[in-house]
Amino acid sequence: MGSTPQVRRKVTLSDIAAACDVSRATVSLVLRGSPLVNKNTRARVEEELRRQGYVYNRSAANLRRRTSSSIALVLNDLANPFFAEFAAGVDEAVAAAGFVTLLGNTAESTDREQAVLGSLVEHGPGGIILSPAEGGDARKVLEAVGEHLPLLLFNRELGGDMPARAHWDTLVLDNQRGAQMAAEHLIALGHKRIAFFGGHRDSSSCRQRREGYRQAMHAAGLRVESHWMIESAPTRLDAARQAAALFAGKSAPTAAVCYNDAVALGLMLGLYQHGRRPGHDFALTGFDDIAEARVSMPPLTTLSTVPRERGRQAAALLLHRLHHPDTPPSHTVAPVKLVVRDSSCPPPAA
Amino acid sequence: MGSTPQVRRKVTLSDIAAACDVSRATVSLVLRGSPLVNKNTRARVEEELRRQGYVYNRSAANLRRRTSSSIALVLNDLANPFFAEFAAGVDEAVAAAGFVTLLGNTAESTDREQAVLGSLVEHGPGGIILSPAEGGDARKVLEAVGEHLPLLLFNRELGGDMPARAHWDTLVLDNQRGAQMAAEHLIALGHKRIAFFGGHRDSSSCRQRREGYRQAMHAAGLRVESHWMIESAPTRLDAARQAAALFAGKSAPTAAVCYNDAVALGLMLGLYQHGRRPGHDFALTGFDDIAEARVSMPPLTTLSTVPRERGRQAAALLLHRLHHPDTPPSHTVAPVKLVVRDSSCPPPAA
DNA sequence: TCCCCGGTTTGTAACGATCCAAATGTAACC
DNA sequence: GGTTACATTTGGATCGTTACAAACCGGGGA
Repeated sequence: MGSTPQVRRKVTLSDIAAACDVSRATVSLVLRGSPLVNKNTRARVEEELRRQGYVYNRSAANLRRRTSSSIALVLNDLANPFFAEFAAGVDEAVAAAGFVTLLGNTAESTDREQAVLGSLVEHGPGGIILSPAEGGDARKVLEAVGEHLPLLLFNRELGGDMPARAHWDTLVLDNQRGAQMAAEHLIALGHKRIAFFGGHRDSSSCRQRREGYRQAMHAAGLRVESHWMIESAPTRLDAARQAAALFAGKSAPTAAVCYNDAVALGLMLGLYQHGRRPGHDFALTGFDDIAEARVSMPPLTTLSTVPRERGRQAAALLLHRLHHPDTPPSHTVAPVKLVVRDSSCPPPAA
Repeated sequence: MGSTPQVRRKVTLSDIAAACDVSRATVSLVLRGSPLVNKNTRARVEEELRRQGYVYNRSAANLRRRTSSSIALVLNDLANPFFAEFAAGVDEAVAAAGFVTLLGNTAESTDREQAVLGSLVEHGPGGIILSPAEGGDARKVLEAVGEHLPLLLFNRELGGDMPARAHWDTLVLDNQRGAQMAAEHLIALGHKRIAFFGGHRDSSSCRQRREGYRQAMHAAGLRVESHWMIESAPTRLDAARQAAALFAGKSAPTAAVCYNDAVALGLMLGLYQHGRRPGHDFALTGFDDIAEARVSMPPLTTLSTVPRERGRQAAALLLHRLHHPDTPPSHTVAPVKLVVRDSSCPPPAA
């Protein structure tokens, strides 16, 4: 009745086999639910498994079967709510497929990215989902990952010059179209002088969003003043600091398309600090629709990317690749949706 | 010069040994940087390792050495910024120790917790860091984890009746002291009628925070009206919904100690919706110091828990346990720090 | 009686690494 | 020259599991 102490050594399949007086092969068949084993034997073995508190050693099985039961998830900034949601989505889908997630956070450092990839690959994941650190080099990533391990790139392109045949899949947001929609929305409200605020000049997502903004402005026959393009780190703090720059020159803008939500929230704070009231005398939009966008003051008009769903999608794409290693690389662009809230108001004088 | 194609099969230590005309054992020694091998042999082998693009198979090594190179991290809500930061801290320390992180998100479901633990344990982690789902049962957790796998419980106690000898370590925040500090701060500002707002009645952290609040009130000789204790889900949305309840009866409070930051931010929103201005005619405090607390309107007075540092600490505690399996369980209470910002103002009539 | 058959079971050799005791080669010593 | 000491190298056996081909077994048909 009492549980067997089993002080140190782990219980293995051999222990069970010995106790039931059957071969290891039979126990293995039971574990995998094979229809070959006799009903009685199965019952006897299963009872013994419970009794001894056996736990399956999947690494050993993977070694023998030359399979994998994990996928690696490498993120440039796990602490960012956008990626945290994304990770939750990945894990959800990965777990549902019977895999486990190996996590690695690079904190936006390409050195750590190299190290993390190297370390994770040694654990034999079936594939890798990577949101690259800024300024990474395609060649180095490929070197760490190898030519044959399925790789899904999320969110960013890889920098550096491309190797001859890039074998990876990609999943990116429709940055350009999204920023374009935001700008069109502000234009429709009557704004004429619209800034593009925040983000790093050379990040690929920022470039794409700027481009979308430009297209919308151009299509509406509106001019873009160079001092309406304001760079900042993609953080609230730096964004708040840069707010003043908007009103430095003459012909100050009445609205801004912000690089992302963090920047937009920072800008809001900066506006308040300069005595302006976002959503009343200045309109702005974000990008990402993080949880706080809904409850900021005022609630933020933004582009919803549904990061959790993107995580599920990324996992699905990678799992698909695991089963079809030889189909040509796929490149998915996930649509984004404009969510209108109170931060985008008409221009004051309109 | 060109890289060897190596179309399918992975390169193993045997391949290298064959190519260098040495034994597998020697290659193994090289890989582990043993001082036994001759300088020339080492160079020859290392060159070949590079040439063939060898990657170490850590699972195989772990099998043979009966070691582990991973730790499992199981969280009740990865999408919550608090836990995302925590996870980043864990991963940082875990990676620095040469381990990888196996991630599992339970989304606050005890069923998924069981499944996730079961699945992760099969991959042979060296230990587990678990932030339990609400309403979990100690017995079931122990059943999934086993009696001998190092386990560190973070943030919450386990429900259900305790097994005879609980072998796990714990790391919790000083919830009681924190809430007490918040209440004392409000009292010092001159508030007499202070509510405790939000959180689930029966969650252990909420109980502890309520207790801290009570102690402070009692120590100051202040009464606690029962309708000042308002329950809510620990989310912004539900908190905003419950805001009205504060002013339902007579003797409405002039301040509130909130269960956590999410609840506090929700309450702020609710206050605005009822025409009140938090930080001017109503004071409130949060708990956690999430990133947005600093930039809310007004910036939130709260208790800083430094979740990333807690993550590092959790990893350190678990790694310590790995090296000292037989020392008695440790129970760590992490201090919290009051961060005063603008949301805590004096009472209006004072 | 013998043979064949489906339903079960099993022995043995892997998977890719490490451990360990023993073997090798070389230089140094008496 | 023979012995010892030291530096290197190596052949298995092994970790816990699975694949595979072969063996077993009881019964039905010839």
